[in-house]
Amino acid sequence: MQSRLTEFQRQAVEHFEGPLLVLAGPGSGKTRVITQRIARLIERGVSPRRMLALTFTNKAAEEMAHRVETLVPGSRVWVSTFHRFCARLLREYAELVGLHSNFTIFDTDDQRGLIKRSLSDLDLDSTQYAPAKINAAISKMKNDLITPDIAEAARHEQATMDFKTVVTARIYPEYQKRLRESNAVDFDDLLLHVVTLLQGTPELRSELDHQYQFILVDEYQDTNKAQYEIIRALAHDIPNLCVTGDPDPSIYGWRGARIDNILRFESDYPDAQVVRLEENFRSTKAILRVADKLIEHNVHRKAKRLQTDNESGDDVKLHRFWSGKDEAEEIASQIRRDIEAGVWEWSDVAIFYRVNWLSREIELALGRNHVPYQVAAGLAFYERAEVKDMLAYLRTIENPADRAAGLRIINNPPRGIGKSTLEKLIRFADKHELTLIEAAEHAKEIPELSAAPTKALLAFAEVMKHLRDKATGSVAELLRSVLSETSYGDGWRESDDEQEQQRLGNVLELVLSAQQFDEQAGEGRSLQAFLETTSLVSDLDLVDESAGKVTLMTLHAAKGLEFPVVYIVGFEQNLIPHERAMYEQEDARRMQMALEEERRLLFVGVTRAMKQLHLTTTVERYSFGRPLRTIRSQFETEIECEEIDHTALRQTLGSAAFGKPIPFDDEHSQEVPNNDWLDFDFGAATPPKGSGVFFESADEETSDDSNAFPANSKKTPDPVALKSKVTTGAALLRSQAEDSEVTALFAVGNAVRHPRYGLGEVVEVGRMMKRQTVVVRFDQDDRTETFVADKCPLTPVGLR
DNA sequence: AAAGACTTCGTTTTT
DNA sequence: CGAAGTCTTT
Repeated sequence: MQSRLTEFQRQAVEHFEGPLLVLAGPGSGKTRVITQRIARLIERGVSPRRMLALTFTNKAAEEMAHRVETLVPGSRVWVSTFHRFCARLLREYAELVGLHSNFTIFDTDDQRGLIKRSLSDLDLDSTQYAPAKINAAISKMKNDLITPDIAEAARHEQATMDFKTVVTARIYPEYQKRLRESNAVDFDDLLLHVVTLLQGTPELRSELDHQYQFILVDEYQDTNKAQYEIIRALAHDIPNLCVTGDPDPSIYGWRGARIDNILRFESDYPDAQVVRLEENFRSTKAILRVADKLIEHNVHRKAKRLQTDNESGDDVKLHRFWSGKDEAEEIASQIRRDIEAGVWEWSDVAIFYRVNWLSREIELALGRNHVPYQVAAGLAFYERAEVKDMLAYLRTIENPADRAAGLRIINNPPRGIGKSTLEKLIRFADKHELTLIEAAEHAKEIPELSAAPTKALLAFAEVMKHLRDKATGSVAELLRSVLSETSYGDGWRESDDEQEQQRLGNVLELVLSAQQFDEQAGEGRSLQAFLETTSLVSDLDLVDESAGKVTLMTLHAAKGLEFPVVYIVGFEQNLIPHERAMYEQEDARRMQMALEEERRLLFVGVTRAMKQLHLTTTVERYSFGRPLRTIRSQFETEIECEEIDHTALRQTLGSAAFGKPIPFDDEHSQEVPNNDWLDFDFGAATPPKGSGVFFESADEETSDDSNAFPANSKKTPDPVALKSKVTTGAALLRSQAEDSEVTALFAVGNAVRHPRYGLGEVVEVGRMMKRQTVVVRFDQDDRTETFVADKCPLTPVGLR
């Protein structure tokens, strides 16, 4: 760590009033500058109460608060995440946006449940309207400040009723109505409601603007439209606004982040001072060289150099293994060897991946090798079913209108309230505008309800009444009451089922965390505050860098952190860059943007490394339980330079590739479309929903295989059906390539992948009725099939 | 109504 | 392959 401030760092620290943009490259000492700046402001006599620092994660907020506290003990500057800040504001002014201050913050599960119920009440098919997709669409609208009113108004302008219109005009308003009925908000609402509040109440906006005279926003490139508006509103009259960020690690475009916000800061605030921090104090020259090579491929980018006076360091290592298992095992044993040799501490090492499921194999291998590790993601603590159940009880107590919570607990643990009883209850509750519990209290008045269910409902109402009476002081006490009064988890203690023991452990851990919460006590430490805290924790918050463990996390979660040794696994096409990041985009331009975001994501991973960086990849990888041949990441070519060590790659491969052909030997490698690949339809690699249809055969029922596609069927897929349903990679390629090039993709001996049959090899290329045909023999079941070259769902499996 | 067998479905990233 | 959802039995 540098000891003195550089000239540029000093400028940022010393800047006083007015707008300031700090463009901080990776490892440029940004946090240090921010915290010192805050300390300097206090020194100049600015009251900490007049300052507000906004971050994206609790972890960043805590880190910043801690460092300021170290510089200026007792200063107590308010550092908060956007969401937490908005939640606090909303509690205070809830009524202005039609809420009550005890509103609940819904999580993704609650949202999905709400959407499902909206769908069934609107008589819409949830297979056609996938709740997850709808959720994403609604979230996107909210991030872009499209309120349900605006969305609904747009309904009349649309004649067609396609997916988008239905979601916008019907589901979104219905969903929002139900949220309100539950006195609840979703994550996006926290921001959206605050924007409404600030824009709809000028006096309040002005008051807050004057209250927060110095505002600081970290990671400004990640702000979405809502956040942008909030900042504008709070820094309007008194624009003492300091934002820090860097366009290069902007990786949240998919959740509405607008990289433009930082790019246009200077035009938003014409008298803004701009400070660039470009010197990197973190990484070796070799690592930065790779980062630089990579990011310079982004077209939409202000050119910027990465420079450091640090040592050159080891080459960046590129390893290729046969399988994901080899990859995990080799990494685990390599880490173990390094630590035993005394080179590093466990906590020096981090492993990053693009998708959470990749952690599984790694975790298993680390376990086998006795490597202590912690995972920042996956099933986070507050996501566990038993923890959510407990919290649902608390939520129901705090906000009885919260129907998602009520539905979760009404028959959990089982107390004789089944599906039909529940339906009657809901109908009754809706009719009389009651909460579920109020309705249960009046069970005797519900028509068509027999004795047993009535009794069950009354008993439930009684339990909740008791619990409500206990909701006065300690949250931990209340949780214990929930456990004892509901008999939740009874029997787990005696069980020798490992899973049940674990559940018990989780419940006890929740009680413990509630106890700690109680002990921090003081004002405002209410049940409401506890619930808010649990709703707004992130996976990352539970990571402890001093735990003496190897840390596993997604590339997204890695932002803002640094580790001496970094492994990035699954460095393969369709993983990094991720296929779904791009082929779900609507047009080529969006795809290009998405690709650039994937590049920035890898850039984030690379620039986390201080001393050593390992990129690992495999020849085959399991997906949905089936092995698929991988394709080299297009980024692999992009980072090609002297600082990359390929020898590791060849060695690890040789021993692992037992009994199998080595497929990336240069003679056999083939071109995979590189930049033009944007027009490539990735639907070929991942068949669209319902595409299994083409492969259905008349004698399907004779199959003894449970798969949708009979493994033993000798039928050739019907080319007509194929044509109608799938636009394949090959077909699209063909549309812009010469016929001969298509054929080249399917030359005899080439490896191809079929969405159903898996990997195969082209054994024959021929012609049939003016059409180019390919005969492929698949590894699986020794199957041989004939396809029309430009109409088949075959993807060439190349390695370059 | 509850527990178990069977089937289908899916897998980006997160506050 | 594993989770979640549906159907079947008690």
